[in-house]
Amino acid sequence: MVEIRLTNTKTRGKQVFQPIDPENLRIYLCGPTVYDRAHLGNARPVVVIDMLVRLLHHVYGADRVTYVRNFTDVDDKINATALQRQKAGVPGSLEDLIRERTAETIAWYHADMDALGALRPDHEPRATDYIPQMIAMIESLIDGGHAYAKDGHVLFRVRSFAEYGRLSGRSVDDMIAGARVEVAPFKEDPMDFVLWKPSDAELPGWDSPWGRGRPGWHIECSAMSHELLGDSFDIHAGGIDLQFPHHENEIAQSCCAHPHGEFARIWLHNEMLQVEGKKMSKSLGNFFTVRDLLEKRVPGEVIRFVLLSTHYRKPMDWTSDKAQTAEDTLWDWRVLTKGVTPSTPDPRVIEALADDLNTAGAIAVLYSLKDDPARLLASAQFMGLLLPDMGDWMRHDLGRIENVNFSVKDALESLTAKLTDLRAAAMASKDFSGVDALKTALTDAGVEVRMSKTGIELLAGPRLDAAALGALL
RNA sequence: GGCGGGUUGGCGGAGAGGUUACGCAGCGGAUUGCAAAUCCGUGAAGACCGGUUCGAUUCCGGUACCCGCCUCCA
Repeated sequence: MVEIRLTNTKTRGKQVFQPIDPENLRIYLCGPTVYDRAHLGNARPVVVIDMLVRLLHHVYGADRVTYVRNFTDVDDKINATALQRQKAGVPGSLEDLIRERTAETIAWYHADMDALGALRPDHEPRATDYIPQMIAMIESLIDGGHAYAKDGHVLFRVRSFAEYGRLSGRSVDDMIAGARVEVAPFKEDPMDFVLWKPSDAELPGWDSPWGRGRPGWHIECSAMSHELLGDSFDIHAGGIDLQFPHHENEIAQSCCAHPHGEFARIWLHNEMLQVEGKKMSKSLGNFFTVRDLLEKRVPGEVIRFVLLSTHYRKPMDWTSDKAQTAEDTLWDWRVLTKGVTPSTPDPRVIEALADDLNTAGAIAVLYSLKDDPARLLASAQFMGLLLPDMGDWMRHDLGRIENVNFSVKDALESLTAKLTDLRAAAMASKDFSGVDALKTALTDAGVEVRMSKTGIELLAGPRLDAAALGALL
């Protein structure tokens, strides 16, 4: 059996992955807060964990892996949108309206992640479907002395959990000294965090022992992972920015509510994504969603390739140059493997992936398989690349041409004939200027020109320019 | 201030204490009317300063610079 090694944030080192139960592997990924389209940074953990899940499927069997990724559908921005709609006259309670709003964004999320070739998780729980479980967990925390109710709020008593700060390497005292914590009159200690907070009439709320209110951030993941995966599960993943406070607080809640479990055994954190060397932010103008890229005709497969070309524990820089190189590579591979039946994945690819998800190393192996297209195809497909239903982008440019009322196939045939005639004439006259002009124009239009003694071949490239090609007819 | 990540050849980006990463680009050759594609060959690296070692880009310590988190942002 393939030995999988993973870097565990909790122990700060790479370790051999030992399932708690090889018959039932359990993995939880912190999913999106569904207030809007997913940005590119949201896609990184999804693609990384998709790669891990595919590997686990291969090693242990797909039916022995349970993959959970939640939707957090309680959030101030969602609430604001719901309230706005209600005030605009849309019928229904605020709870109904946030449900409608998040149903929209969840559908977008699915479409976008599907485009990246990410497998759907086995469970995609929505926070608002687990309010009773959250309330029950909060009650048990109060009973155990780990939480207290005050003024309609319920807070987690950080000092009651000696391990608090261990995951992120912080101490409670240091953090208070850092003085960036919210001080509120209802807190016993500045580091205590909210489990439940009251809602007024303009906020969605659910009945609870502490009055009508809504859950704080963090508790939803503890409640849902427990409900679906139990006291202990194998892997918990997410972006490194969630390490503190989100994951630290999850650990505190879950371990105090279920002291006999170990919660998550391995914590996987991916590093952040940057754009052209800078943090992606709206103020810098380099913020974009996955959908923005797809609409700019950057294929989902290309996005996936770029995301996998940097190791997940390193900062990843998205550049348009990388996207273009990736597109060229995938184009070549798709041409090379056209009509080929996949054989079996190269063991070196699996070995690289098993070594702490070395996706960049695995891609390097793919490059070495040019002479064995069947194995290249199988290996790439193992990584969620070169799959049949992700290849539509190769026809995007052809589609554009069809809009210009001719088919690319006919156009290239007729231009091949034209170029052949021109060359034959030039061979006789020794004046090649006409041939060169057409050849240059074709190249500029994104067509690969192959001339040999046996004939001329024109091949559409990844960046075929429809209008330019049409002008040559 | 606290915590964490990064720094590899022109660019991107891995592994390994000593033997070619790899890709793109470049250069030389074959081929071509000239190119392209293809094939063959090839130069080029590990921020800085110390330490351990027979030997470090790889381990340890420090410095510099960049980035992130500590603000419901993956």
